Amino acid sequence: MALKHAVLAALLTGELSGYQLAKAFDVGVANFWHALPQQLYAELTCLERDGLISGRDVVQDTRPTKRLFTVTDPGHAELQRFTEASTKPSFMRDDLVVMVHAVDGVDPDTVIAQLDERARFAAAKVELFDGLLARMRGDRSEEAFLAESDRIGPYLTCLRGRTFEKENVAWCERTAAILRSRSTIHV
Amino acid sequence: MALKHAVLAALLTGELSGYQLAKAFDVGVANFWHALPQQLYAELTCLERDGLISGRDVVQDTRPTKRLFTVTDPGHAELQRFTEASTKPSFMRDDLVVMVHAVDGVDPDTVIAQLDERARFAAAKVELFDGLLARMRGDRSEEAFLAESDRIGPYLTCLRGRTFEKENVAWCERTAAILRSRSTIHV
DNA sequence: CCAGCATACTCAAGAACATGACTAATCACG
DNA sequence: CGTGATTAGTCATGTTCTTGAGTATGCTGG
Repeated sequence: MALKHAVLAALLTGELSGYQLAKAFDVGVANFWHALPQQLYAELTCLERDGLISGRDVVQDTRPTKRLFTVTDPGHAELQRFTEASTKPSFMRDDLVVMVHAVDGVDPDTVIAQLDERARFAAAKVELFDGLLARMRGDRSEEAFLAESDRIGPYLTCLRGRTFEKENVAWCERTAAILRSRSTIHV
Repeated sequence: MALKHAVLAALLTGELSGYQLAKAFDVGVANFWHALPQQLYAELTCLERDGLISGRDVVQDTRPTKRLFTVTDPGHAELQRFTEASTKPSFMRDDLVVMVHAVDGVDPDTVIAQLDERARFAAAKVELFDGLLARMRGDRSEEAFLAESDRIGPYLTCLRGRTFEKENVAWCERTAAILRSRSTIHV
């Protein structure tokens, strides 16, 4: 149900093709939702069938023909209805957290290795988000941008993603440190 | 695939019934995974069939007979295998974030109301986590507990959950404040 | 005394999500 | 000159998760 609205929200930025959307929803820039291309193409088909978006074919001489989508008026209304509905609280669903929960029953070194890897990955995402944020606000300060711009949604969600990944790095590093100090003492 | 391991990890704490697990995996204490009772009962059936857990019936005079489960040796081995496998990075999947992403296309007041509600909810979860953490470490300091105890997995995952909800509160409040100041200026 | 909540669990069905394989053209690199 | 990456998408299958309903007992508040 929510991928639908995630796609509509993404299309507010402007006309996009399924392929461009797929890139945006893939690892990295998925600062507010994640989905694979197959799901997106299927969702776009449904959304167009329901009249919430409209697509137009763009023939390119050097690339395959693509289909660009824009949100229609019924689409905007649907988004409004969506924001009025009650949200279900989001939950953490992360393999790594399950591993840490089980750390007392398995080899801690394995978990430490996973934590190190995740810390690196999360740090890379922080960098990525920093870059995205800088590009969005341009030469303006964050305050100025957030006060003036008429498209701040993506910036705000990107901020949330950046903090999330920063906290991920901090937690992974601290947890790994704790596990390391325990294994040296206990041996 | 991961619910399986989440259940195994949860059972490391001790013998639990499906119903107790369901409580733990429900809203609130789901500090490392979330699942509904139906899924859990189904998963427990599979896990027992595969020999990863073993259950025993406990007849109660005042309550219905319940079935308590413990992790078997093959279950422990499966958990070890799980921690050795590579994790897929976790993504945010949150209706509220989608709403904020779409905020430029809908009525901001609706989104502000959602942010306020979520901030309250997240604050309540922070309280809950604080309580859980205090109960786990007892009269010891956090440092002492993490250095000495032989069951720290749940504490570590709880710490992650607490930070996550704290950041949720901060982000919701800041985002709502930004949206509020914009609507007063623009009108 | 009975309505409602807590314990303890089951069944069925559908929506959402993931996995893997496939087409087909262009461009850049060595 | 051909190998691999990029653009642009489709099809099929399977797993996982959610929704909704249903069973049965006992304890607790008004």
